[in-house]
Amino acid sequence: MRSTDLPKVRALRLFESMTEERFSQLMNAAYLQTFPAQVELITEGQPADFLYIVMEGSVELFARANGRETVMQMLEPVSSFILAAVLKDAPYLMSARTCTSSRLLMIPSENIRNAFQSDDGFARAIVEDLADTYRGAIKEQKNLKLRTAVERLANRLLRFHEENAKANASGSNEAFELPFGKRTLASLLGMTPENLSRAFNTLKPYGVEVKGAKIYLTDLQALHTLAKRNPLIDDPTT
Amino acid sequence: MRSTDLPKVRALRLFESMTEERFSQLMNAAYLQTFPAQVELITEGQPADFLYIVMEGSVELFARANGRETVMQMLEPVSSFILAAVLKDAPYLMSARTCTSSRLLMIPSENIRNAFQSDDGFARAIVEDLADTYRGAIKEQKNLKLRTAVERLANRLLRFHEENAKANASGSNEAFELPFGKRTLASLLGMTPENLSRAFNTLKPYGVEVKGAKIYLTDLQALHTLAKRNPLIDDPTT
DNA sequence: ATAGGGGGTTGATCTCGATCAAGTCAGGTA
DNA sequence: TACCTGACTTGATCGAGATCAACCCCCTAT
Repeated sequence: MRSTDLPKVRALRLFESMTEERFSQLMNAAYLQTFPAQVELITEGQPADFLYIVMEGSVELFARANGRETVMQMLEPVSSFILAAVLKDAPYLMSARTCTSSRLLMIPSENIRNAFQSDDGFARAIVEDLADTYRGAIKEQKNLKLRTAVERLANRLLRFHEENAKANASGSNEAFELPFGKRTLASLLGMTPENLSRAFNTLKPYGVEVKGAKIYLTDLQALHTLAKRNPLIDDPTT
Repeated sequence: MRSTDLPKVRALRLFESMTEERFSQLMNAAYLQTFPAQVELITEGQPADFLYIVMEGSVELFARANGRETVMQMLEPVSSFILAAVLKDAPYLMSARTCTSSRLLMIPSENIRNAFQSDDGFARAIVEDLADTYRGAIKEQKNLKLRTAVERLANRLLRFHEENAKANASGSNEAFELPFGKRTLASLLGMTPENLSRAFNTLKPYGVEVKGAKIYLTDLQALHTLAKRNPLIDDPTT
């Protein structure tokens, strides 16, 4: 493991309360591995063997049924995934694949469960984490059931825009680049690629200009009016 | 509180590991209240003042946005709701109303959070609970994104059927009664009442007979074939 | 008995989004 | 340079589900 990796993992809310000793025990049991793009890391239905942490690159959680497939969530460094399955020692509900070449930390489930049993602070940190991801899932459900496809896109664009503005605090917050392909975005938003394309056209009168993966929002006012932003759906911190 | 209530609460996985002393502390701080039908208990956006437990009756979790409203979950005795908001001391993401006259136990958030901080076993029980509800939310998201309205109905009917068969272990598992109105069912399944009506008609050739709230499933084989049941969506225990 | 109302159904129409089929464009490779 | 290939777009059509309106049925209250 690189010297710069450890502190990044340590800084995750999940691990920050852990004693140095227990943390290094966990890390000793863990594997750090680099995967090329488009590798299926886990498949839904399989037993949860590892807790994964994205160190570099990006990972897509998706689900299959009925011959269909849908993107459930996109993950960027540094974040963990499929914690719930690991804790319950239950089968994964989602599959995961790398989008780009990615470096992943894999911690054996059993070590996580042991730490959960013996480390009270860790157990509480897990509660925080699960409560957040649960609330995230509820927000996503509201997003799906209460909004049209165009509204979902508008809100997602505003979110990208804010994340981008936060990243380059002083920089030009005029334009931003989509963090992943439009096929993926479409699936994440619960629509087809064709429909996403048309949704972008629908948003043109609201100041949304698309140049490849670059997005320009030239009339935030108008876009906000259409999007009807709602902190109980869109605010990731609420 | 009635003498029969306490053991029922105690038996919830959430509380069973708690010491007798701490449990009665919690219960002393709690309120038991009876509400008539159709009372809005909590409203999304409000601070989480209480953890609720349905002792009798039935409660509907729903969400509003964009002038729309959708049912998120139906709750029966004995189950708790909005635990995540209470723990995070965050605003409720969903509203709740009684469907029928209901008896509810209300435990002040602060007491829950205190118990969470001081009782390690409780913290672990919370993890179990949150992991389950999180996985439930993911399953529901898959249900919504990967299935058509008719498929969702078919699977829900099969679930009702099984729950009914389990309830009267030896009884006639021929027919069952819908546990709530069709408007509610429609919203829960993410469709309009009109559309639910038509979905029932679509299922007629698959042995689904509707007589008011009574449902007869006369060809489980066929219904299963259409429903394409998937434990990673439909099995509440997985 | 009767009037009113809520829940449910049915029919007609409309809209959104899916599907199918070409076509465009950019990047990578021989 | 020419050519592939994959990602995206555009157009035409189709289908699922929403909406609007009328109606029915049962239950209750007067």
